[in-house]
Amino acid sequence: MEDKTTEIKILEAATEVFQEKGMYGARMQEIADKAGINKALLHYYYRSKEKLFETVFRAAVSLMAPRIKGIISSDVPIFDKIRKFTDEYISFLSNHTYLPAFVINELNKNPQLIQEIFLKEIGSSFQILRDDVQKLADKGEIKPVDIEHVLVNMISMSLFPIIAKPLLKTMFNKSEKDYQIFLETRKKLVADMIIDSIKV
Amino acid sequence: MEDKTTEIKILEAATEVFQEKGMYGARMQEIADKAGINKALLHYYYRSKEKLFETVFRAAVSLMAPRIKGIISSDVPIFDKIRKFTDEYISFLSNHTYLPAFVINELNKNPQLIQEIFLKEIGSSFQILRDDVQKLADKGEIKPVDIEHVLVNMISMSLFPIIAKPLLKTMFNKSEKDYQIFLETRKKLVADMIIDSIKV
DNA sequence: GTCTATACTCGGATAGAC
DNA sequence: GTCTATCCGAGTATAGAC
Repeated sequence: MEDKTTEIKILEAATEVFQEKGMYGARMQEIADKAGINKALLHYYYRSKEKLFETVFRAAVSLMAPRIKGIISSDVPIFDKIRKFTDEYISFLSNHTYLPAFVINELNKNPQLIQEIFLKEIGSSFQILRDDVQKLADKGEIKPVDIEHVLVNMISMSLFPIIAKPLLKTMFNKSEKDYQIFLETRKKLVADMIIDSIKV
Repeated sequence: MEDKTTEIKILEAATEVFQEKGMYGARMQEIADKAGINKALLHYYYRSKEKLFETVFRAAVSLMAPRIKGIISSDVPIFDKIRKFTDEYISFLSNHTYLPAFVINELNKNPQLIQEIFLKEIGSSFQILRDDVQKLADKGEIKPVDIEHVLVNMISMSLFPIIAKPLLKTMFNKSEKDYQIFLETRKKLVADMIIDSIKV
């Protein structure tokens, strides 16, 4: 971390600590230590713990948001979008396993902030999706489904096995490699279930 | 709460507050107020906040385990078991909303303890279910499905909307009452999806 | 067993020198 | 910009009277 500005060093250290400990578990002292500076500097650059957290969190969400937007607004058939979504979403989460638990924890402790960030980043995508599905249903190309349930189903089945990985690994007696295969299998399985539930 | 012993009053108050605020958001003062006693008494009976929480937590898990066991080992057709499961599971979680988030949080911090509690409480149920499904598949009454995926699907779709409630409420622009209806609707919807995915 | 009063600890925030 | 030293509130925990 030697060449970077203090501001960047702090941000990187904070990202690590917040990801590991969450907003409330994280200690300003630990962040300062990891960045190789002292507590006072944290406040000099970011004013408060809350502001620092917000900066870190926005950056993390911004990683996923454009990919979701890209898939939803892409010009391909709805079934392809669904396959693409489960595929990319599960892949992304597999490589950022800390994120879901992180979001869920913070959601309970600081709902306002998390909601605001999410709505800003992906709220519009949801509206686009809702309209698309409505049009397809009107044309009779899919069932007249409730998009809210469909979306919740798709996200649920993709996300939960990532969050509950430690528990499920033990319960199903799987090795790390086996669990990766299990997740890989789910990409198609989840997409198939969703598609089955909306196709005419 | 007048007639109960102080110990019970504390436990009930703590359950309410923990459900609402979670382990970290909960304040001992609030629990004391709700129980109609003072903070010192909390420590007299439960030594520390952590011990109090653990007591509440174990009680909650123990509440659900026998019901799951009961459903799985009951002598009714598999489709009825599935309907009964989604129904009771979603109802239970709606009344213990803090539980999933806590479990997930602890899974990251203290995987051993949580896994041990879960395996002890519901591990055997899973084996029973696995055997049942195998037999039915052999008899050709259901598809030869992978029980692990089916189980994960069922739990995912029931549990996620509880965890993500604050976010989904905002995103879907629903009132508390509307969200309850949304969850109520899911009981049948999830069961239908699971049944569709395994019926011949 | 139950209370009041208070001690103690942790951790975020700030003042002020350099 | 960076540091040391310090403040101060929040919240858990305990002492001791009744």
